[in-house]
Amino acid sequence: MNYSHKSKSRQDYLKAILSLDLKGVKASTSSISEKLNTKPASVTGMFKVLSDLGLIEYKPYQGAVLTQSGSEEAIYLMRKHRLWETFMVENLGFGWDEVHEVAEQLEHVESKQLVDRLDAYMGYPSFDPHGDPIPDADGKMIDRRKLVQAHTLKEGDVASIQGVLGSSDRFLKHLGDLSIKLGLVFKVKKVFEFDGNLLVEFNDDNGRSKEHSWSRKLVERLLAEIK
Amino acid sequence: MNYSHKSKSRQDYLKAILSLDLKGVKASTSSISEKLNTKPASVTGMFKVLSDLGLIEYKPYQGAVLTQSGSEEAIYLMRKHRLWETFMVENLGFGWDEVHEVAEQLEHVESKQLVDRLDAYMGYPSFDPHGDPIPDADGKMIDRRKLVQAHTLKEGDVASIQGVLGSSDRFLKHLGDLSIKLGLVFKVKKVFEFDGNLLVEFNDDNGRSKEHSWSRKLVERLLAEIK
DNA sequence: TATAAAAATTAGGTGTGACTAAATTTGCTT
DNA sequence: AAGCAAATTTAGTCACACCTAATTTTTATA
Repeated sequence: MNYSHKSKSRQDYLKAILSLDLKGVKASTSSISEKLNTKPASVTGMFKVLSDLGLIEYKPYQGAVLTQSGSEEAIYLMRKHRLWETFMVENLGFGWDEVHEVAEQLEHVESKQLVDRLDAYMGYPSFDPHGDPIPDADGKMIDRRKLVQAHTLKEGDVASIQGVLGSSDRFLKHLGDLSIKLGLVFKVKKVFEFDGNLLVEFNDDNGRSKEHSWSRKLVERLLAEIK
Repeated sequence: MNYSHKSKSRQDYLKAILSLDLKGVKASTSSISEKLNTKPASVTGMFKVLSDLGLIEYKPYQGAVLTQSGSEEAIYLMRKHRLWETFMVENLGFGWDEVHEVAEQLEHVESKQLVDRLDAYMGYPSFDPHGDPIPDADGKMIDRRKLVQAHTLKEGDVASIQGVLGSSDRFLKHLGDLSIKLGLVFKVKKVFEFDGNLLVEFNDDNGRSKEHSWSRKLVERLLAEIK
């Protein structure tokens, strides 16, 4: 009963529990065993270990629930997983469907510094290539359900940029060139039916009002929260 | 005796054997156990496994020698290790002396695609941040025999740093303190017979000419290419 | 060349995280 | 509410990679 913290296996269990939890499914012995390709008996054993470590609440026959500390660790693993996926797609040119397996391995590398620097290197992306939110260094993430892609906005809408889809160098540079940054509040003045462009109005860094035309291709990648 | 290939442990042994081999040291039970912080008895056990897998030649009491396939795997691990170190220094802004531990973990990630794309992403570097050659996708690396230890240089020689011998934290930090980095071009102004020091002239990061005295102990570890 | 010291191996054990098979608990159905 | 099926837990193994202690082999030296 004197376990050293952090093993690949234990981390996989925490992730699996979080993943089911986010889908609203109870982390039962069988549901976890299915997700991890193990047998239910193995799960029971691991639930006891994780419970002793204070990472889950576990009562026999009642499944597992992450504790605060278990939840933090699971979210940190999710952060690493999604950052690596983003890196592989945006920087290394992988397809979004090719990166999961490798990210499963990379997420087990232990180095807070590495993760944070990778995050910074990519410009602190909010969403991974599958559109799932990436937890920040404090474990917070954007609720995608409150956001819409900007091309769905209508004339008169006032909204703020809360995330972007993709983080390639070219895309990020383009955002910079257009003074588009996280939190930017803008108003949709016009939606052009011809090419799907948006005419928007916002205040730049110096507080001066500006009118820009954002391309359809661009606004499809902007995630906005309607005010 | 029905081992599945590739485990972190087995890979660590292969790497350790290669590493000693490159230093001209025999891969004995005790030398390996020292390198891997295990006991000699454990090494004997693993030598049998690696031998059964055809990765080393092993005769009791005579140490281990890599086979062709063991050597290829060890070199591939070295390639991964050095590429990740290079990535961390060149792209993520880590110091030379901060990356070894993390690269030890990253090198165990299994994905040939990932490695090759990372290599391409960095422009196929030939040397890692410590000056050690990075094997290419075919396991070939640049021959360091074209380089000389800097203490063999003579007055008037102009040379560039192409590598360093050793990679202890203390040594690498010292190099950083003296602004000695890969590719640095310098001219030998004087060789002091008294203590073997070299008086050298070079341009620092800001393009300012500097004159430094490098100790004998230091220059023995610098690999230079004479211009 | 005999022998002591050093190095390596063998024998037997441990912890982790899987497994199978058997026993128990839960919960559904009538 | 009883009984049965499904889910879960318990009990007992196994492989891996490590360990210690005891034994054997090599080597260095007197």
